[in-house]
Amino acid sequence: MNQALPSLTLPGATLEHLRARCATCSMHQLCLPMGLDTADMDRLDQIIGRRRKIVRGGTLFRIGDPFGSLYAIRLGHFKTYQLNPDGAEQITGFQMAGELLGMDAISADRHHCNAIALEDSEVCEIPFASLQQLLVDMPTLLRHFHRMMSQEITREQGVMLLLGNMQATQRFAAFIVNLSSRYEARGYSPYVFQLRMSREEIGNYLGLTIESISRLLSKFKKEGLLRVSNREIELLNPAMLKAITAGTQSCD
Amino acid sequence: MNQALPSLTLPGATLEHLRARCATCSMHQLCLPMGLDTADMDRLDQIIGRRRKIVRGGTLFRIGDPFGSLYAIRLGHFKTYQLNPDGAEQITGFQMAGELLGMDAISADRHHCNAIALEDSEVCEIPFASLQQLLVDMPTLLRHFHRMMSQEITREQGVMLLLGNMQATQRFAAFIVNLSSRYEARGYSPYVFQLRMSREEIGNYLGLTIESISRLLSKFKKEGLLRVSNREIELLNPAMLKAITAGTQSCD
DNA sequence: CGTGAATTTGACTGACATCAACTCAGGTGG
DNA sequence: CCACCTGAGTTGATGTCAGTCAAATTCACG
Repeated sequence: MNQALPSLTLPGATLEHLRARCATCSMHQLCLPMGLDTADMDRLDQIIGRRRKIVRGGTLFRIGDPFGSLYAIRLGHFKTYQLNPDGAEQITGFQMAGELLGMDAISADRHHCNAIALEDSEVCEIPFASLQQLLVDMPTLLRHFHRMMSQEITREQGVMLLLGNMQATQRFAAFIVNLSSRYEARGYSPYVFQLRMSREEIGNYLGLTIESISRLLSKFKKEGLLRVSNREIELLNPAMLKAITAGTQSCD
Repeated sequence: MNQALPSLTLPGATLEHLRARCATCSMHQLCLPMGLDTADMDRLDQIIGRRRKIVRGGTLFRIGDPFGSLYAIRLGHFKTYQLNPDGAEQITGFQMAGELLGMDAISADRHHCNAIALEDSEVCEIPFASLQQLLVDMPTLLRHFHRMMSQEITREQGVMLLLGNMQATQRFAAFIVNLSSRYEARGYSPYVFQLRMSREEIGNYLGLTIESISRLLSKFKKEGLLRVSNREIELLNPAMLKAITAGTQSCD
């Protein structure tokens, strides 16, 4: 039930699958529709455009940029954010290797959010025109693409639930648990990982202030739920964190 | 700039287009991809499944229901909501005639939210398997379908901005302005309309309590921004409401 | 090291929630 | 026709969670 912030990880996509094509640009979810044969995979690889490196703090795309491509993250982390008319940011998501960026731009041929690299990162450009061509020929890929867009809708609904319904403690626990499960799905430790984003970015995303995030980290540390060392955190009591996320445990 | 809660209205879709096919089941956006010829339109009409009437308070689909069809609203209004593990609802959207329901279910072949009619309503069932078939043959429709899914992603990002960043007054103004523009796009008065949802549902959607909504209505009434009579409201100063939505006006 | 940025911690404040009492609209039955 | 009932909505008093402000501390990096 901790679907609050589902990742884009595919049901059924195993690490073996991921790693099998890891050497090529296919190390992203778009290339992992189950049931694609090797020939299809190769066709898919062929339309992948150039790779692009983005330095920490660099921009992948900006609000208003004309939409030409989707981007599959090969390496690194990104944040996407909206701008209030008054200029305030609202971070709408943190994306990691294997996830797809830019799907919100299809509707109006312009990007609707800014995408910034949280660390030195690398993406594959997937020209949308070529992709559409391919979708027509490959029903399996088409279905898969629809699943990915749908999953993004579901993810955002989870964030709405979080922002509309949860208390600060619950939001923060949900955030940690979500990151944990996404790292686990990628073959990294679900218990020890680096926060790639600042306290401020976490707070912005969760609708809280930087001070609140700091206090929550201290609180979880004091209660033995987390070990915190700068941006590295360790989940000492994942079960309790999940219970807090689910709202079944009030955490004092 | 009041894109806070964009509707699914198509850029370029005119009322003439809407009304031209209004007699058939095509009175929904899926059938309005610009550039479809009549033969294509007819093919599209043919795959539309049965119409379904849903009484006020009735259920269109529930979390966990197997996914078979998308639903185009012909008549009436719906709400969709998520459930917290602890049982609390979070309304994720209000949908009106011409909008499409169920896109979040594509990812996992199960619905991820509940959809309830706010009044006696009518939908067209669009079997997803048939639609997929058609998408392969009709690239224009395919592109259009992608735009619609993308627009839903964008809409939800707008709600995240609202829930994460805005004050109560600004949220509520954004809500009113959004409804207004959606009614306008449908050919109804953007100034006078009925709220189809209760104060409680508005509050739930905006992350506020029923009392706060009541107070905001009173406040806007006192300031001459709205006329309120039960569930009917009139926008007396749309410009100011938009300014409040944009955060450029603090509204005292 | 030294400097500025990021983070932490504490004291205070405020916006919205909660609790409670009241009003009103609409429906029902005598 | 009206008295009553019920649920939705309004209004006021009070409480609280998280925001704001300010100062101390730690970290990152030249």
